[in-house]
Amino acid sequence: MQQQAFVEGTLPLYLRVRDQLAGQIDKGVLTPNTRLPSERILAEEYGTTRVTTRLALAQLEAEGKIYRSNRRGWFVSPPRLIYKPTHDYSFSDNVTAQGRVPETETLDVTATEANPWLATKTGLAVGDPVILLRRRRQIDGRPVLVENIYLNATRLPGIETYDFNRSLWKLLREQYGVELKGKRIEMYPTALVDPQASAIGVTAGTAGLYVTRCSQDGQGGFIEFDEEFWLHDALSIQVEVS
Amino acid sequence: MQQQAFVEGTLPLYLRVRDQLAGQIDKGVLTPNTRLPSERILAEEYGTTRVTTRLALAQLEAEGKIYRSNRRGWFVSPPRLIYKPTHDYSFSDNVTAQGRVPETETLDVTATEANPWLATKTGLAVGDPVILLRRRRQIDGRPVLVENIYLNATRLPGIETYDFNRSLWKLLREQYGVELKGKRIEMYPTALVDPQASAIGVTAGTAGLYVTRCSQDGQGGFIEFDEEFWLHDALSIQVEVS
DNA sequence: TCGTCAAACTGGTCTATACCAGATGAGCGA
DNA sequence: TCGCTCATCTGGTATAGACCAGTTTGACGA
Repeated sequence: MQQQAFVEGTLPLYLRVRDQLAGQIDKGVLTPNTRLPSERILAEEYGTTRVTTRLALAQLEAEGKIYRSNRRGWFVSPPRLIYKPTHDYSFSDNVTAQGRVPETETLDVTATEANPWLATKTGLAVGDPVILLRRRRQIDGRPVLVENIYLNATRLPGIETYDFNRSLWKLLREQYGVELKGKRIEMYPTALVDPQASAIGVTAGTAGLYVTRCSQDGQGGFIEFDEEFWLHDALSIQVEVS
Repeated sequence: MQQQAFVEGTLPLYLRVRDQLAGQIDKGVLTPNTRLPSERILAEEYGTTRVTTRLALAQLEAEGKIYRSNRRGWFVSPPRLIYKPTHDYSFSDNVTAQGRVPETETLDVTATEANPWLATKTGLAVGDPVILLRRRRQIDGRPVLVENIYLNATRLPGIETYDFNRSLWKLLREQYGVELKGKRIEMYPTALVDPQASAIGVTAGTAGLYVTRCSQDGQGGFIEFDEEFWLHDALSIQVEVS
């Protein structure tokens, strides 16, 4: 029942456990995507309880050093994907170029109309027809984001009939002759909650990054509005301006 | 000792508590910067324990809806500051323009030299002289970021003698005739750990956003490298490109 | 009136334990 | 050989209680 958190110059126990594990990851003893020992075993190794061990694991998760797979265990995070939202239209090419394996799944495609929120984001009028496309994307077999894409149905007639598991950017260019020009990007860190958390297969409250991107063609006409929900440890964003 | 987590169609208790509190925030019953009832009181209100209550609070914190002030309590988060890293050089002007009150504190100024890490980021040679400036910045009295600024000491002689509590951008322009042009920005979500966590006054592991910005003058010469550690709920980033 | 100081209160850390629900794999049967 | 079943393993949720270390506040004394 006794605890001894602040012996002179000593960190709390859960931070010492964090540092031990972090050291093993940094030194390469534990490599990306390897599983950590189970919480019960770690607790025993460090002479503590599961609750305290989970505090340490939560720290490492928040730092992006480890991630969890529902009821399967904790794993060492792979390197972050470098993502340039102002450049990259093709997720697949970007992932491949970094030596990783991409995968895209279309979850559903729905014809709907712009609600007030979407109207203010895009410049459409409330009620204008849009196609909502929901996709999940993976890197090396791990789902890292889900996205909602709102397409200007007036500008892109018949787009719902195409295959969305390939690059949307190439589809727009080849089938509609559209070159995306102006982009307005907005992003902030937040937790993933349902339904996005379930779609990615993580527990509600997992740290994430919310990114929206509004794209127009050369004439300033609205083409697509993209809403992305990323796992927070999966990406590093780069922007260059001159 | 009995629990009843998954009564048909029912969320786990800690998520129900989260939703209750979130509802009060969204409806405006709880307004920005007001304190929530203490954990012990919330636990009693919802007929549960502190541990479970803290799970609910941690969820809301991860979503950016509430924040904690060390041993003072939990508070409703104010709106995020809109931050345009490609535009804004002046934190103060930006904060003021959004109706908030900025404050900047210089923590310390050190003459040092470029280490290998900094050299690769800036293009300097290892050993080149730099001035390291550490600052803390607040919005409405709440510290929201600390930053390490590495200044090219060769390019900006005597810069360590100026007052750094004002806009660095204005200082560079007025005293050195420097107009920042090229910028390379990199950012990713991660946890704040010591020493940054202590400097902001939050517990280690609090969610944050790490932002670096490398600025050059019109001729491509390195001017400053800025490393910012933000609280994750304090900002929303916007980037526009054409 | 005003400053001081201790009690009360807050979150921070930790133990010990229990049961639930999904993932996994070994072994059995067709 | 190939499924299928079920025990076992994993993390997920939850209770009950304890002590620690800053913050706040209010009573008291100068």
